[in-house]
Amino acid sequence: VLATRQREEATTAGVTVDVVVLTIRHSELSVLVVERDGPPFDGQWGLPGGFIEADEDLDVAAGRVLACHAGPGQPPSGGHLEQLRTYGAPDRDPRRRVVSVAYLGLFPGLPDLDGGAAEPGRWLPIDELAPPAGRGSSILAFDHGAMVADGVERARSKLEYSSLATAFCEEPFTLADLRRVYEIVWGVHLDVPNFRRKVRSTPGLVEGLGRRAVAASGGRPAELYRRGGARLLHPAMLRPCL
Amino acid sequence: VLATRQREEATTAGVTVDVVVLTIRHSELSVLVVERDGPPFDGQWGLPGGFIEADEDLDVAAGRVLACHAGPGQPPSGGHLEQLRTYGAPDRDPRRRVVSVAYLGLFPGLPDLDGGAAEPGRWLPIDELAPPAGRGSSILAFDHGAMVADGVERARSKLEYSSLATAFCEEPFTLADLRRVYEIVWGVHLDVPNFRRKVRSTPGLVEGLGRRAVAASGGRPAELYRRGGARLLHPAMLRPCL
DNA sequence: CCAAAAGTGTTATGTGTACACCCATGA
DNA sequence: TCATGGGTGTACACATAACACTTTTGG
Repeated sequence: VLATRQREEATTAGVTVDVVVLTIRHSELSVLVVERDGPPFDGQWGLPGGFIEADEDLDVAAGRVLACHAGPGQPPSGGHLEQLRTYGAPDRDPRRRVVSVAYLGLFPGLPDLDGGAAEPGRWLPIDELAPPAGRGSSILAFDHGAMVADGVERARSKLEYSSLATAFCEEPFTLADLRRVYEIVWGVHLDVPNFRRKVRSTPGLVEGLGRRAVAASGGRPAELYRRGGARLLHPAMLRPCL
Repeated sequence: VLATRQREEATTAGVTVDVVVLTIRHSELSVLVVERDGPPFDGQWGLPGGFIEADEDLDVAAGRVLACHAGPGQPPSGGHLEQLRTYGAPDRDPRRRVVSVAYLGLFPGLPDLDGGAAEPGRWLPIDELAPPAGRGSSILAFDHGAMVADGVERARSKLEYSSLATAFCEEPFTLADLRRVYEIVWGVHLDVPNFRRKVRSTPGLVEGLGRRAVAASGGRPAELYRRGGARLLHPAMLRPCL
């Protein structure tokens, strides 16, 4: 039992960061995937990622990967990046031992990337990832399918007790925008009046701007809001049914 | 921006697992620490940990480390082990680049280890770790102080929405035992009758055995329970005040 | 009998839910 | 004017909190 500490010089592994970037586009929760052009899984889709550099902290590496694949002038406002989970199955990379630290990023709807972007990436609706027959064979390279599933699950639960939903909205936003985030991520319908009361009575979630949006297509113009200071919510936004 | 993927053979690092083992002893939440006898931080206290082996998954490595340092015949009943977070600051190990995957373990009160155990370990009350002046200089080696703080925070919040509190109790247990877990971990006082109703009305949290414990020191003997099947609670056990 | 701890009942207060209704805008 | 969507009010079900009260044991 003491063997492990005595040969501490033994094992080394490659360390990568992979980022599950989620956004809402066309009323769908989608994840950013890029086309691989390297030895393992060449040509297949996978998450943006890369090896950490020698003197780089994990969070910094995740930010670098993100800036690299989403384009430089990306964050118009908002967004969120946090560590998700670490994946280290011995055979997850066919070449050699690689441990991957997955990150979860949430951003307001970004423009299509298929066009002039340096990296060949696209937004993949998460519904197209999870066929009802479990995780038998994922569309994505490595264990990236599991990462996306864990990331979506994390996002769903964090909407409840944190102000994370606002990371999906570009400022300024209306309560309808915010409500649409909850409805799409959770896959439920929320009562409009009750949602308004709940959000406005939760301290630090949003701050009213006093202005109103221009009416889009008939209907009363909605008031505009920006993110509030709170990160954790009291009381929480509980999702119905469950 | 493409440089990272092109020199994919570049960086390697040592990968360790460190386990934050929490238990309740003498009405105190405590963490298992072991005395180091290796090059960095020799003689100081640190978390039980070790390098992963060549063909070993991360969860397996954490279980091995746990069995190694807590003794073989340890789990009398209950217990829980889950991944906590990964720490990878470039200078966290003075020798070379080491990335550590921290795990969180919760177990019923284990016996004192100071005596005949193979490893020199002890239970450190977490109150003795966090002096009011922040994390200036921790008692523990590496960034293990931050790991413990993150683990305690995780345990506190997971008590709310999961059945994790039962992992601290050895079966069979009384509702007073379970209530003491919440009170000690959260540092609050809970109303006895309301707690009973809440626990019994939460499906899958506990199952009554129909038996009663022997009265300890006066007072009516309590009914005995074991863990229920649920992992997530609906509705949640919300902690007061906050 | 008394103290101590377990378990039951009752009531006030707050939170979530459902739905009826009013307001402001475009067509 | 009507349709559409934003915003307000209200009644009901339900959960929590506080506390009085009964039950069962050891001393």
